[in-house]
Amino acid sequence: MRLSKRGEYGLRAMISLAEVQKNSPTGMTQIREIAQKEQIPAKFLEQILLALKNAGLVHSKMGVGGGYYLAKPADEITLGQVFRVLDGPIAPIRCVSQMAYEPCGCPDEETCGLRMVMGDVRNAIANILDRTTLAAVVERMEAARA
Amino acid sequence: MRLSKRGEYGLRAMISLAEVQKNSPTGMTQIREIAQKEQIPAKFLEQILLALKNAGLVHSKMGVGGGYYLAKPADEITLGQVFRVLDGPIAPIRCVSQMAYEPCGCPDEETCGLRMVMGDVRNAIANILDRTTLAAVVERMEAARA
DNA sequence: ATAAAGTCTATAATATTAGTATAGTTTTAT
DNA sequence: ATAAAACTATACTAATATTATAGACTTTAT
Repeated sequence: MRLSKRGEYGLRAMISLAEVQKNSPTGMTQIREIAQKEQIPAKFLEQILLALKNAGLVHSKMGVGGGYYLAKPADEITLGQVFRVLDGPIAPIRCVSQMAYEPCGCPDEETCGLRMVMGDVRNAIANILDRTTLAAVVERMEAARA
Repeated sequence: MRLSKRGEYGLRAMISLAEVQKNSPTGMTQIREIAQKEQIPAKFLEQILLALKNAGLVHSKMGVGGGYYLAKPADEITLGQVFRVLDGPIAPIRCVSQMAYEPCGCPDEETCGLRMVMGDVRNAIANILDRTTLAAVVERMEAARA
């Protein structure tokens, strides 16, 4: 049940951008700054941010003084959105996926025990990731620091 | 967040063995029977059952009329136990794992937002897998069939 | 014009997954 | 004795995913 590095780095970067949105007027940061702060290989982070950009979760500005910034207020972006862009469906098996359903091997899906339990797992994970916004994460971090 | 085929097959096989435990006097089944019923490559399943045997979750009997059977009553084996044998720790990132903790990249674990959320995710998954027994799964399947 | 910054594509290196194949050994009911 | 069944071990492959790295290109502030 692992989160890939791609997913981990992407989530860290987005949380970082949410902090910047809260604390700086432009809300803009360069790849290198994020890479350094979060200890992420810069070129790898570049690909990840590009994917997030193509998914419409961040915007960017080219050229001198450019950088990345969140496409929306941090309280309108959920971890689930970020996760799905980078790591695909949340469901442990495809036959319980909401976003990418595929039939699995069971003779009868309705009475498949594994499917029922994995459906519960999917919902439990989705309930957390889809209801937690970047803003909420930042708040929680600040609370922990206090 | 995917369950590997190894994990999927192993869980299916264990649920299958739990059904047999409930419905047959010996509770014993051969690899081939399970493989056929659950559509699992037999040689792959052999490896998986061996791993479960070495972990003490199933016992086996050699020779004619032999086979595999659960090492304990189905209500004393949880999906979490099976999962961990086959797919390793439940935690999405190692720094929130109970069974296989390792530090991650965060400068301060106590105030790392990602870590907090992934801790919640880990607990949500573990709460389901560690509290659901094979017997409970079988009951649920029977209820769905009725 | 230049340098800072993102864009895009390709490729490499490594690891994991999902098996398949081989080749036996051991146990046990009949 | 024989056949059925599990046990052990290895190792090989093929595909896929992961984790990057490299380099050429484009945009923009100054």
